[in-house]
Amino acid sequence: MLDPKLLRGDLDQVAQRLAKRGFTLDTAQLESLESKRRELQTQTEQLQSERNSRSKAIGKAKSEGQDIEPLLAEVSDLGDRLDAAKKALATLQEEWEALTSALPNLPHDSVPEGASEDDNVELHRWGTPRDFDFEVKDHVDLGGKHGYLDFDMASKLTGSRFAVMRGPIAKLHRALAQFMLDTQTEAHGYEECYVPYMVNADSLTGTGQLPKFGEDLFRLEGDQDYYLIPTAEVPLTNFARDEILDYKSLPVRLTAHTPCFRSEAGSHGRDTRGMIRQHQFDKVEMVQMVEPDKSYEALEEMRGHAEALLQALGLPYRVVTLCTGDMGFGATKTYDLEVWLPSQDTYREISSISNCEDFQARRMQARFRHPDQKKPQLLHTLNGSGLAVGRCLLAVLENNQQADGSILVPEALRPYMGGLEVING
RNA sequence: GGAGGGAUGGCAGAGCGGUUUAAUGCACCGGUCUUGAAAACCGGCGUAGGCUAAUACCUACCCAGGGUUCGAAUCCCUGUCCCUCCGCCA
Repeated sequence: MLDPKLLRGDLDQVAQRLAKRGFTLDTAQLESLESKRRELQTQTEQLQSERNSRSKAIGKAKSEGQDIEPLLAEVSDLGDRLDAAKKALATLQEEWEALTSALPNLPHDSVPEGASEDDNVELHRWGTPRDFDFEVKDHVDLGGKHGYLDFDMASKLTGSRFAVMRGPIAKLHRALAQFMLDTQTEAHGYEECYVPYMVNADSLTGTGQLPKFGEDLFRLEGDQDYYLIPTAEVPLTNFARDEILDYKSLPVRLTAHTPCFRSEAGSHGRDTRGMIRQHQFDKVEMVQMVEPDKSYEALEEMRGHAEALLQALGLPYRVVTLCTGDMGFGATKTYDLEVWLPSQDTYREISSISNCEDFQARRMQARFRHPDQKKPQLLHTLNGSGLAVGRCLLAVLENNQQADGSILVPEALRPYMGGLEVING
C-alpha cells in the first residue's frame, strides 16, 4: 500500500511514477473520494462528540435524582443520524481501501524504464558456460534414465506440473536445500525458521498477494479460509505484522526451506516439459526487515547472499535489474539471478530479490521504535530466493553432465551426499 | 470430540452500565539530589485519524465482527486465539 499522505498530497507525482510501470491511476476518482471522506468524517465525529457529551449529562442528572425524560427526548434522533453518517463513511472507506490496495508500489529511481522483460538490464555475468564435446541432454533425459526423475508417475499421482524424484536425485535435491539453508544460517547471518505451509488471508494481504492475485494461489476447501503458501516470503514477512520491534533487534534476517505452491494460472503451454515450472517446488527464502535508510544496502547484500550459492556450486549465471514493467506488485527494485541452462542455451531465473520498502509494512502495520523518534516507524521489508531448489537441481544436472549421462556432484554438495562424487556412474 | 475458564497499554493487573482522563505496580524516558552510580523524590510515558502556524481541542481503539442502550471495557450473539481437565492421536 502506498502512503496515504502521498496520495492526498502529491497525487500527480504518484500517477507519473506509476505510469512508468504501465499503471494508469484514476486521480479524479481518488480526489473525489478523498474530499467526500473528509466531509463525512468531520460530520461523523461531530455527531459522536455530541452523543458523548449529552450521554454524560444524562448520567450526571440521573445521579443527582433529576428527571431525565426531557434530556432523553432531546437525543431521540441523534442515534439515527449518527448511524447514517457512520454507514456512509464506512462505505466510502471501503471504496478507498479497494482502490488503494490495488495500487502497485512506486519504482525506485535507479530502476530502468521498460515495458517487458526484454527491457531488463544485465548487471554482470559470472562463470563461463561449458563447451560440451557431446550432445547435451536436458534434465528430463538425464534424470529419467534410471527412473530417478519421473514425471509420468507424478501425473498419475496428481496431474500435470508435478515431479517425483527417487534415489540419488531425491537425495541431491535434499542436499541442495540443506546446503543453501546451512550457508544462509552459518555464513550469512539468517535465523532458520520452520513455518506453516498454509496461511490465512490476512497474511496474504499483508505481503500483497491478496486481494489482487488470488487466482495464482491454491485455496483450501473447508471452514477456514486457508491458502497454500506461494513462497515462504508470506509467513516469514508476516512475522512482523502488527508488531512494533525494538530497533536493537534490527536487521531481522530470516530464512526457511519450504515447498511453494502456485496455480500457474495463465501460463498454459509454457515450460510444460520438465521441472522448470511446477505447481509445487522447494525454495530456500531470505527475508530481511530493516531500518528505512538501510534497505538498499540490504538489497545489495542479499543479492550477494544468493550469488554466493551459485558460485559455490560452480553454476554460471547472470544478474539482471528488472525494468519498471517487469517488476512484481510490491517491489520498488528487483534483481533476478538467472542460471545457465545448456539444454535451452540460455539463462533462466533461479532467484528474485526485491526491496519492498514500506509497501508491505504499511499493509501489515509492521513497525519499529527508535529511541530518537517519538513515533514508531514503518520497517522496510526485503525478500529473495536463496535459491529455488528445483531449478537449481536441474541446473546442476544439466551443467555437470558427462558424455555417458552421469552427473558430477559439485564439491560443495558432497558432504551432504555421503561423499558421493558421481550420480548414474 | 466433550466439559469448563480466559483475552484490558511494553509487561503484570484492577475495573463488570454513567463521577474513567482505563486505577495501581514494574519497565522505560526526563529532572532534583550525588564526585559518579544506586536509592529516594518530582514529572512524563499507547496507537491511529481530524482540526490547527503551533499548543489546545475533538474522534476512534480494552481480541474481531454484530446487537441492546440516551450511554458499553462492562450486558447479549457470532467468530478467532489461548489455558485447564477428559477422550483420541503422529
